[in-house]
Amino acid sequence: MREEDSNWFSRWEEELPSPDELIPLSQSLITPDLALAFDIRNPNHAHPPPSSALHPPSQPSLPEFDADSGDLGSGAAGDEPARTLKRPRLVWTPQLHKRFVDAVAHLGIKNAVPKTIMQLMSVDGLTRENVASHLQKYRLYLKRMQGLSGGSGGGANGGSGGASADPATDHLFASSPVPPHFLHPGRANSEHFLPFVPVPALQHHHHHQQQQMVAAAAGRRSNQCIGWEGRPCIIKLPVVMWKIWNLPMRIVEGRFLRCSQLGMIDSKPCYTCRLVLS
DNA sequence: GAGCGAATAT
DNA sequence: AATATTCGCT
Repeated sequence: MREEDSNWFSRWEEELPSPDELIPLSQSLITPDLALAFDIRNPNHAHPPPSSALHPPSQPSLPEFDADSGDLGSGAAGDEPARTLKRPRLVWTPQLHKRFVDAVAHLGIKNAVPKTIMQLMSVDGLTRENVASHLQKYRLYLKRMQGLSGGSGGGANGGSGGASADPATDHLFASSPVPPHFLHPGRANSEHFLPFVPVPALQHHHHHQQQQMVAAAAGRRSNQCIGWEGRPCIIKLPVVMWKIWNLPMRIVEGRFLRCSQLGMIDSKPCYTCRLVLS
């Protein structure tokens, strides 16, 4: 039996994509150069992200870092005090927020604290402070939502017609559906939430989500991962992940895995595409 | 000291 | 309004 174990593991390991094949899902908030210059630590610095991280194919291009901002003491900017420079304000794009919500959902309210969320999100350059600040606001948002949803079944956002519970304020938060158990603290044990976000007939300009759902369904049939936002579903496994999922220690931190490979080990839903592979 | 969360600052 | 920073507390 043990031999079989080590055998499947070896084969599994061989099937890992090579670094060149990888398209990290993490949005790169800072270029490696910049990170180095700014002395920004990398939570799991197993390997620095391949350069492919720098040209996300169809990913909304995040903040561009104009290193050339001339005002930095014109000319001397090169090797001088990188420490004195301030990193640009983080912009929480809907994509980034979605990842945040996903992470919180997977962690459960209990474990959803800034550090853990940050690790699970696994976004380069994202700091605990970034997450903490966002989390603070998100909690306030949830509270407000609880008050408004009252006895209703839990439609987080009204959608068509306008008068959604949230005024023009919560644009960002409204962009990602709120997992039901966020709003009902005393309901069920939310150790893990398995399935998929409801979002029944919500047909806004959220074509992406819908297409993704459709594609996910298709993928479920063929038992194949359809990825996330049109990109291959390859995830970088942070430490918390294998802790939470009770994965073997050998599944190394910082390793890139296909969700199908996770499926081989434990039939947990893929964090990225929500597909359960078994 | 690390990390969380509320308060406060920009 | 959105994000960052500070601050008191465990």
